[in-house]
Amino acid sequence: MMKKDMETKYNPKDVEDRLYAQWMDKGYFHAKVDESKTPYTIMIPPPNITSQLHIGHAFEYTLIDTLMRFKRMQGYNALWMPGTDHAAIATEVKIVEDMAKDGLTKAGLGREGFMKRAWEWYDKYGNIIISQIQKLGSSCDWERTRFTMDEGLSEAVLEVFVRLHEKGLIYRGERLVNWCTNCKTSISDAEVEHEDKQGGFWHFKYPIKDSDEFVTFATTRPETMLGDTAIAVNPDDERYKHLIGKFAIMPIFDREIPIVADDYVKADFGTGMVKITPAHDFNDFELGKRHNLPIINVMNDDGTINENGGCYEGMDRYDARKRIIKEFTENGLFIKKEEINNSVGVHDRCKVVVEPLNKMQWFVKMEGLAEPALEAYTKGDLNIVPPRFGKVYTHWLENIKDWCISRQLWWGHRIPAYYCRDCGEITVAKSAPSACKCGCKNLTQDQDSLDTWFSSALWPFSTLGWPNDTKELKYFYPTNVLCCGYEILFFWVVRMVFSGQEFMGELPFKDVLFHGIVRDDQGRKMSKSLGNGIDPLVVIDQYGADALRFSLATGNTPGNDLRFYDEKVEQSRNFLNKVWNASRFIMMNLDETPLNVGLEDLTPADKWILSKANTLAQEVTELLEKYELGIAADKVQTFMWDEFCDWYIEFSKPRLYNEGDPTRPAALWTLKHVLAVGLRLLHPFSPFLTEEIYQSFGFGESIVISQWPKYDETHNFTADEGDIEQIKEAVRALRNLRQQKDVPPSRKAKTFVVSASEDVRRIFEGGKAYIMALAGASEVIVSATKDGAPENSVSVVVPSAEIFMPLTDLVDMEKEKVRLEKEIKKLQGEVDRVTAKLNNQGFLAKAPEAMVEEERAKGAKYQEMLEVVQKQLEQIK
RNA sequence: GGGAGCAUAGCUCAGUUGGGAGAGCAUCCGCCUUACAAGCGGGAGGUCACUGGUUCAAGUCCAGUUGUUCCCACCA
Repeated sequence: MMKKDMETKYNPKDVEDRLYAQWMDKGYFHAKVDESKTPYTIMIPPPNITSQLHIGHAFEYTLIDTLMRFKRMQGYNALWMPGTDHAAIATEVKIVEDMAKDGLTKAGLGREGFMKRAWEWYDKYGNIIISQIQKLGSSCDWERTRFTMDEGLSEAVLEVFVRLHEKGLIYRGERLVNWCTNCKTSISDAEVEHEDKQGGFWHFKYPIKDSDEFVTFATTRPETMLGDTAIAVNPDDERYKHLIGKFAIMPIFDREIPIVADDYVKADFGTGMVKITPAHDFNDFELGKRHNLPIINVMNDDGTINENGGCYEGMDRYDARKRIIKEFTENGLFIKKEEINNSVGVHDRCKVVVEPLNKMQWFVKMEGLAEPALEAYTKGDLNIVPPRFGKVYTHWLENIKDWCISRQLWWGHRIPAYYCRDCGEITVAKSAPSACKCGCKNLTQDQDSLDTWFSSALWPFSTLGWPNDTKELKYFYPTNVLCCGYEILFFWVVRMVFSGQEFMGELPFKDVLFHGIVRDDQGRKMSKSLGNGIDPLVVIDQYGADALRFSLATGNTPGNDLRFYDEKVEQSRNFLNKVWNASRFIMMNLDETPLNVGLEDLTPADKWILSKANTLAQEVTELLEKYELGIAADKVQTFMWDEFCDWYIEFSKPRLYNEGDPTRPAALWTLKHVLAVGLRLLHPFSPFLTEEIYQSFGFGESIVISQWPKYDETHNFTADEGDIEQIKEAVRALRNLRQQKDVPPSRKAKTFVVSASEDVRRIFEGGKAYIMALAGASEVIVSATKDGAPENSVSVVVPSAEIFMPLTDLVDMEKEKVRLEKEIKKLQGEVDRVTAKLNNQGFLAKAPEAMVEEERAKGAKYQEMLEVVQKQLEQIK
């Protein structure tokens, strides 16, 4: 706890774990169903159980936690649902690697043995990331932690599969799918990444049967020639019309393949002739269907050539490629090789080139599911922040293809389809049927499991108990906002939307808040291969969780990438330390006596900061509602540091140091009050420090459950703020003068404020003590005329006043001339700008009246100041 | 091929509905002023990528150009 003799540096290590344990102990993060309160719900994007916390997680959880804490303080029943994802492929790969260390393989262990091992992995690593999320201060309801392969969530998966199947929205079919020869599983379109690669473009020719002519074509994948079953040309291509219907001869096997006409072929591209391999190319597959071409699959699951490849059988696809080129070269059928930049599909997990293979797989039919999801956005029910991602969302849905959901993996939800060995009937059911329709009991379950996103698509309602009709589901669904990285828009957001619509009849969330990627200090993506990753735990160890969080929340705008560098965290740490010290200062000046202070006891300075804090509360609230976390955090920082610490605390010192000052209690009250407001506004961003201070002051049991500051009209003194601003301006001008004259603050000087305005004199009468304390005045005399001012003094001009300080014995008149000339130039610039505006008839006619008035007032002010400074310059001359 | 983002001080970035260009870091000068040197005070530094348009008024809105990053896409 903070004490009066406490260190001048805030030490997060003394605080964070203790407070987090306390919060957990008190159950502040646990949200119970309570009809008297409005729920506010966010589902965590469940991290993979293979993951260590990385800086991207820290960023995401900072954003979410800020929203959660803000809403909790506003009085909502705030639920942040936490959990983890089984991450099918990613985890299975890790487990297989781990098994290999013990000399074990999947085949050796068998399915059951493997699953046992996988669950051991989960037990061992599944909770690591959770404890890391806690280190960040995340206010998740840990009593509700879920895992995508929990019993309940698995039931949801089965339920969804069965229902979609019944509706005909899940079907099994032989299709060309993206096949990863490394992971030996099919993957969805969304998991294919396109990489531009420099590669060969080989030109070949096949002889034409009963002719001296040849067909010539080019390919980037010569090995697929083994599966060629046609040559295609454009039907309108005059060059080749005579060939349509004839046969070419694929020389390796002397296979006769037809020359067909199809619009797919562009006459003006390449030779205008295309080799057709239905088994290994998506376009060729479609073309093949149109022309009833045979499908000859020449590749094994591991990317080697199969028995259909003749003498190439057993060779890796790339070795076969080389050998085929060699063979064609020898036969004189190879024409040339070009180098081209080609876009190739790779598996996003392992980056190995994906092969289209013809496979029996399960698919979700997207037609019918996509439309409502699209409509939700176009009708405005789904709000995407920032809006530009709405275009990405609609474009994806408008061009969506069926979703391949079966994976040749064991770690995941096994497909609930049962095959009859007798009649071949497929039964889809939540649990194994006792018998097939045909009466036999010889059933086997599908060997495949589901895409990991199939289960995470259900996350917003499966975590709340669906398909059971729980009170949690009723109360917390739909959630309020989904906050995740834009890179999983297709994988996750879209699929949650249509799943929620289909099974809950309601969108899973109203708002989607996308964030960007955290990059390194040079703007590069963080990656293992570059070794430029940042471990948030190391940063926390060095600077504290609050500093990390604050630095991630500031200087960023929704959806934009964020650059991470130590100096920024350091700056945040420094700011938080500033708050710590300001609190220490206030604490030091407090004593046991209760502060019996009313608004009527406040001085102009008190009202000024109180009013500023009041406005700030409103601004920060509005910004957080708009998900403008960066600006909100910045406003809090500017207020706490620049206004509260640098000005108000300094204003308060003369009053605090004078025990007899009747306004001393008012200053103390204001300090405490404004600190309490500032702390609460800062709390969502930096929970630990704010809680530590809050409790030390005895502001309440915990800041976590304190009330969010609200705008209070009785604290609105914006009309009077100008008085203090005038004092500030005078102080700044005098400090500037001293600096230029090289007069140290320790050298006090009698100061004269001259103003013809009674109002202004009143302001300065009230601000005497501040000018003495902050601008090195030994005494401040306010008068209507210059009469009392000493002869040899220099002066600064502020609006409606001239301030004299006798520093002349040190003043170099030449330098003074330069200073005044510079000042005149500056003021003249202002006057010119305003004059130009006011001479513009269009401006006078069309600008709002208030704007014109404002400009007139400014013009008069600057004109007056300009004249005074000009007079000063003349006197020197 | 289609779409999007970005381009503002030396660096990293803000700039909310159009109305006198901001912050942090770095830099220069002066301060250990009893909350804080992780600090205080004072400076310097910008044709807001370019061109045109709308407007009384453009960093902000519109069109185009250049550079750059990313996403999507079946060009053999």
